Amino acid sequence: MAQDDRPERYPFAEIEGKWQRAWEDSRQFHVTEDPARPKFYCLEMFPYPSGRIHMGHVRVYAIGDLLARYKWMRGFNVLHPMGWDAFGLPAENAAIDNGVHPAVWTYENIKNMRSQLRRMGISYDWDRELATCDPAYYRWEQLVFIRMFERGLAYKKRSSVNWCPSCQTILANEQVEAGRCWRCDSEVTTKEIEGWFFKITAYAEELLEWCDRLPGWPERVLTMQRNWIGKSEGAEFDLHVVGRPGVAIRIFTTRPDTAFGMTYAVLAPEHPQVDTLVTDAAERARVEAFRKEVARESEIERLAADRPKRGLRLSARVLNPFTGGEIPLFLADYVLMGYGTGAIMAVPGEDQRDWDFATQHRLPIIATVKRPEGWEETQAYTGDGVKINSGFLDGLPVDEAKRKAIDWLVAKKLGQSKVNYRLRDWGISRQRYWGAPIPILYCPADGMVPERDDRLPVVLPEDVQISGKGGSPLAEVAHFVNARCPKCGGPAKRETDTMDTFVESSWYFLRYCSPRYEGGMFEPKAAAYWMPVDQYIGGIEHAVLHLLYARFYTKVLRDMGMTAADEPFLALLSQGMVIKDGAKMSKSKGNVVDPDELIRRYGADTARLFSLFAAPPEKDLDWNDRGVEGASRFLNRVWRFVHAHADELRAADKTAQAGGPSDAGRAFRRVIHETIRRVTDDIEKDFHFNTAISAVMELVNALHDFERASLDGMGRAERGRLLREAVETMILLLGPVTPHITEELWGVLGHRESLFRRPWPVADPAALEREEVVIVVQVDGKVRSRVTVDVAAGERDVQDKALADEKVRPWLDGRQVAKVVVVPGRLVNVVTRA
RNA sequence: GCGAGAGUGGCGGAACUGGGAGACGCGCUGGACUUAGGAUCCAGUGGGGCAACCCGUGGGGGUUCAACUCCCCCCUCUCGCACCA
Repeated sequence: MAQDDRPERYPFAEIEGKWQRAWEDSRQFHVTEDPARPKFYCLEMFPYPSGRIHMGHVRVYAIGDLLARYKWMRGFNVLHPMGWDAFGLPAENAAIDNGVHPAVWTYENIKNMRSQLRRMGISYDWDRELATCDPAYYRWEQLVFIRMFERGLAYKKRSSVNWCPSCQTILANEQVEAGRCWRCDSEVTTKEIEGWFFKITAYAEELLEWCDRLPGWPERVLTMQRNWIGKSEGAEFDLHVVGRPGVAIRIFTTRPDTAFGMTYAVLAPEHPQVDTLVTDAAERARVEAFRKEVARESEIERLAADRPKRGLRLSARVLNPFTGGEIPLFLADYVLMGYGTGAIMAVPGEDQRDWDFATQHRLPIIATVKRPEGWEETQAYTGDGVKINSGFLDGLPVDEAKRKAIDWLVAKKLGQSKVNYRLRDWGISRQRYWGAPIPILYCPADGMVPERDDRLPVVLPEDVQISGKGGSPLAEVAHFVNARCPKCGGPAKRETDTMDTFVESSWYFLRYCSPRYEGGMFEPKAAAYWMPVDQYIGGIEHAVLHLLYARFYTKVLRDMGMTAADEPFLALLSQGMVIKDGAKMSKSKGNVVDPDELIRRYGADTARLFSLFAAPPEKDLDWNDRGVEGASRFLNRVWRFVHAHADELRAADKTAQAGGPSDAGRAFRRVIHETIRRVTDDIEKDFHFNTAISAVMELVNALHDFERASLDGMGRAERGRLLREAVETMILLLGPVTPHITEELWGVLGHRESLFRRPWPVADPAALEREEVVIVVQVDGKVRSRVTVDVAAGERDVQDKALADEKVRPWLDGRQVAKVVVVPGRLVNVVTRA
């Protein structure tokens, strides 16, 4: 393959290097707070320094840079920073595999990726670059951890957690996908272990409420967050155990109205009350056997839908307080200890799971809602209706019955209304090395004590053996573990777990506001100026991970009085994946396109142009090598045109012309200004950069047509002026997409100042005006002709002209005109009848 | 199962608020320039008839002068959640 000596490619390598240096040398995109100008904080999710950028990075950073440069041209003071999400497991795995220290590996990767990003020519303020593994960064996270600890927002507990056997660490609920580790795809098990948690559940209601106040977010992301938080409203109440005064089981239900249909009750197998309910040795043995059987199921098996529900009937019975009747009590695997109270009332008539279980175990089913006409009792009825078989609730609709049932429970002192959330506290302990140390010590005298503020950061020691054998590697580092108690000064041991790397990414956007600030996490005035992020851009895979954590963390900081921001990200753009040959790019599939190779062969501008042109940003992008050729061809065409007409363009007189403009000139100028309007709308309205680019392509096509056809009825001065206006407009509109070639061509036109210091073009309303307009003429809804009319023509005139049209008349032969619909400026539809 | 989104040429994708379906690009066909073309330029390109015309936006119904767009039913695909009481 001898592509390198292809002829007539514009010298992209040379001009891209030149402009990247020019922008950096002049620190063109360096910003400071400037209250006089409107600010725009444009942020793309920062990368993990894996070593090399991939096409997904090219896409997201091309999108971000387009917006940033566009906003610059619109007069905004644009903050556009970049940094590195630098803690994480791959660095440790590299250490295990190659014996290189995680820090060395990470900083080496950062160096490589930084130079790759530089070659893309993105308008970052590199002065603000940060890496989260820097103690100067994570010390503030440790300080906030201590503040959270003091407020009970960070706490330690022993519990059953998600455990990834391959990563040898705890995972948060959000980091388990369909029973597998989000990072390594291993099957996740459960483990009873002590770990640190952030009390995100304390913010469940607020996180949910604000989902309705983020209009700039995609609906699907908000829906995922709402579902993840999983609010459900209902009631909690007691079921008394028969023959055991004072012993009751508390259950949660969202359907208190159905309580009269309760024909049994169920406890989760691990429910702590089971031990007090079971006294007989034989039954105890049966319970143990059942629990073992349930525990043997892996997470994956538990997730498999519609598998039979296993249950064990206990000898104890409970009372339905609504009917006073005795009902049986079961242990069953379909009731989860982690939700509600771990116990339920079972209403098979109105709950499908209970219906399935009741059918399998031949338990009675009572309908408490009137079924619709023709309903067959083959499944539970969960719809609306009027209460039946329900004592004092009979005749009420479901909603009212719910309320009345709760009132009754409250009056009888049996229970009350209750809201439950599916969201669990965020488990942040990681039994790994390459993360921020948790700043807690264990003192024999004082117990669990946070490190003193003035001794922060607790620096991650460098001399550590990483074996990959499991257990926190920090536990092996004696000089780290053995420390002094901040309270009594006596010997104490340090916590050896590190924090989940999602903690670092929960506030990096705040640190960018004042990345070198030493007085705290961020400088309050800088954060007040820049926050919140106006446009955040990143992959959909973070819909409930990073994006939920960052929202939570921001609210915590707000409640500590550190920031006024309620939410970190005003608007979110979730870009789709880059796929090739129908599959996500991956080494194992062998369909990877290497950005370096692409940039070497075609240049960064072509890579960016294709990424933005091939699909709207929220959709998956189907990579296509031929499409890249097309993008490259377009830029070459632009390059050739400007150079071929350089003299004429430079000489063009920009002053007003003496004579009036020609018809052709006016028509072409309308095309220019229509393009400005379309491109601006596409960017502003819904980020449809693909159609914005196609509009510029149309302008370039029109430019070629104009160039060939002109001088018919047009003076040389008018032609030169229009060519120049068209070319300048084209360059300005294309600038944010392909900054290097446009900056270069801008210079060819004789400009000395950077393109990105020029204002974005504004469509001239006068240029958009038309004198005539083409009207489509339909007969009975089918297009039969077109007529050209004066824009000011009245409906009557338009209709007459349409009816008189020679292509229309034959269709009216032998038929009567029943009606004529005239849509001004667009269309006439002649409706006929026989 | 629940929730969200999507189905348009050979392909990626356009179509504002119900008003010309297929913009733009890729590919393909023919031509020009050429020693050559995988460079460049010109013309064409939904299907059928090769004319007048007819058909066509997953399928079926409906509303309307007019439906890719609105309503009802169904099919397929993608993503998320998944025994959450």
